[in-house]
Amino acid sequence: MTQVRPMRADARRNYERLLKVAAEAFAEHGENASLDDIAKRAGVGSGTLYRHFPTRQALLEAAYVDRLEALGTRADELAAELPPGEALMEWLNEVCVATIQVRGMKSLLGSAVTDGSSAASTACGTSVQGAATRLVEAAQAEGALRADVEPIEVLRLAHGVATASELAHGQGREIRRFLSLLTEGLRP
Amino acid sequence: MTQVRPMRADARRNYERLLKVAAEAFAEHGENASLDDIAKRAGVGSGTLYRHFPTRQALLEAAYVDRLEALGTRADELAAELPPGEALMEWLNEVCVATIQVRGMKSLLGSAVTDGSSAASTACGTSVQGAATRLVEAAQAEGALRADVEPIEVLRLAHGVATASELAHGQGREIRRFLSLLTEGLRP
DNA sequence: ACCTGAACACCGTTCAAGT
DNA sequence: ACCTGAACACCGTTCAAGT
Repeated sequence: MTQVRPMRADARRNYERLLKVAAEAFAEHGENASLDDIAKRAGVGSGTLYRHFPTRQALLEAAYVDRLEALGTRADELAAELPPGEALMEWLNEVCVATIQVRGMKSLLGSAVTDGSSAASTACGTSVQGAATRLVEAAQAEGALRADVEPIEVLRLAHGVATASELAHGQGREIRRFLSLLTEGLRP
Repeated sequence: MTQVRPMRADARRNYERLLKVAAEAFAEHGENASLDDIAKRAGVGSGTLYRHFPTRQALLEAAYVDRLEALGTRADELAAELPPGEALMEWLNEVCVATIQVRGMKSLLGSAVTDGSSAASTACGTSVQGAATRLVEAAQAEGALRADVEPIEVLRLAHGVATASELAHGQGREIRRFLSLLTEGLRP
């Protein structure tokens, strides 16, 4: 639908080189890596980058689609292996780890759960949201999770936990602890 | 100590104009407001801005010191009015509201609770951290809060709650709900 | 149909010249 | 002692010219 006719050979080559270089650049310099630099390193004119990826967000999404989809399939693996409550918590842990350790991922996951954001309705966004919904509803059905929270709220809170953990500069060492505080609560 | 001799009259005038304009600009355009524009609007050369505030963070801090200190004194007011557990939660709510509603405040409060950050050890940072410590320890002494969390962790989690709430675009309408989820936990 | 890269606009930062 | 603003470097974005 989006791609009726195949790309011209040189266009496809450029597209793929850009994705590869972009993933490296985002990993190295974070979400604000220089676009001009990415184009140069990929050996293409800056106009070509804009032709393929009109916005920074579009490039970021394209560079990390497979990682986000991996999170989606990972959810189903965990659901098959563990009881619903544990599967959810383990998955949220992996989401948080990815948020912190994969540079550039934070803004992408953030906008995937942002109300009204463009990324929330892309393939990326729906994949993650769908996974969360399956895990949350299963946990609720088992009585392992309170019934009055919505899947997207759980994702947003997990994003908050990742943010909180980031402030401690511990490479994610606090994530499990913070997630369990969220699960068990701060009350004695 | 930092300011042995008083500023020259014109320097002081510029300093104050810059602060006033910067607070407006940050409120209007967020933490990334153009510095050049701030200097222009204050009617000073860009060099003057850099003389007074060597980094964006320094300007941000200076523009919001009083707001941060207000949060500190607010903590003591609440401690005098409410039982320890409630005082803490009410204060965290106000901190989260400020984080979301006062543009530019998020990055400042964030760096105030970031391990190893410069802002963590400024007057701003210590004021907020001190307030949190007083409230958290009082709540723990009363048994209203679990004993195995540190004040700075509570601040970081509150920052996470504010972030999560921001993703819902509700102007902070979810803050109380998210804070209570943190307090009571996600378990049924 | 797609690519290139010069051109433009904008921003941060420095520093020589000025008072 | 402090200020000014031109100058430089860097980045994002567009678009006319090229294949």
